[in-house]
Amino acid sequence: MTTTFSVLAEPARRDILDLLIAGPRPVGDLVAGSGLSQPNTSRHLRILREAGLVERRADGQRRLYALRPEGFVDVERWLAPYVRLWQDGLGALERHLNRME
Amino acid sequence: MTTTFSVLAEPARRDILDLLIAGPRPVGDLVAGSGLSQPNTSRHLRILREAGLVERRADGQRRLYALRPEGFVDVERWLAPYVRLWQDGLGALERHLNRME
DNA sequence: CAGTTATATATCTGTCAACGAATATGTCTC
DNA sequence: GAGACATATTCGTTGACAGATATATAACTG
Repeated sequence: MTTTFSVLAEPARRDILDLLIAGPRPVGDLVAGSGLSQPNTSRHLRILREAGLVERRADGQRRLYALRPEGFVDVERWLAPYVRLWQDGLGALERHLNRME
Repeated sequence: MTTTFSVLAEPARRDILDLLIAGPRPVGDLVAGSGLSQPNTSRHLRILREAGLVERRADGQRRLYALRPEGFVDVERWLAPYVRLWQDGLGALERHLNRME
């Protein structure tokens, strides 16, 4: 079974997602920014799209890829209980002090 | 390279972590709760421990495993920008309304 | 329409790593 | 010695990846 987690486990795909934080990008930019070959980039983009993490739209003869933030929500939900433990833990005082700076 | 993401990509390991949310548990409980063999459970626990996601302490002739919430922080940090996009997005109104119920 | 650019998809190859299952053995503690 | 656990080994399977290459599609350009 291919889960969001296993999709995110691949560094190349996280690289692509990081590039997309700045905004929608055509495939050519992602090829250049990731150092992957064009076919390989398209393959990872398909996997990201099937996982609901990015979406595609046409722009003339190019395809723009953009983040699809809803796709990250289930990971966030799984992660939340663990993060909550951290927030309730010993780091709480330190973060409180940091907020006072 | 074995990252926190690739460690979390394995369903069996997420199962073990989920069992540990309720509190520290000896290996025997995790074997029973996960349905894995004992050697297999120990293997996954070692991987989780090397990733900093759990910690171990002795308890008589048993070993107690517990969550180590700091280990989840880097994932949370990577995820944060994407979640922020979601929070700033169209879901905001809906969640606002939900809060008013 | 022909040619070109941008992208998608497919195929094949080779490599590599992870997994479960089974089993054996070591170690520590009671 | 028995129970609880860790570690290691072997085996067989499966799946993911990069690289290379070829081809398909769609849109723009002249």
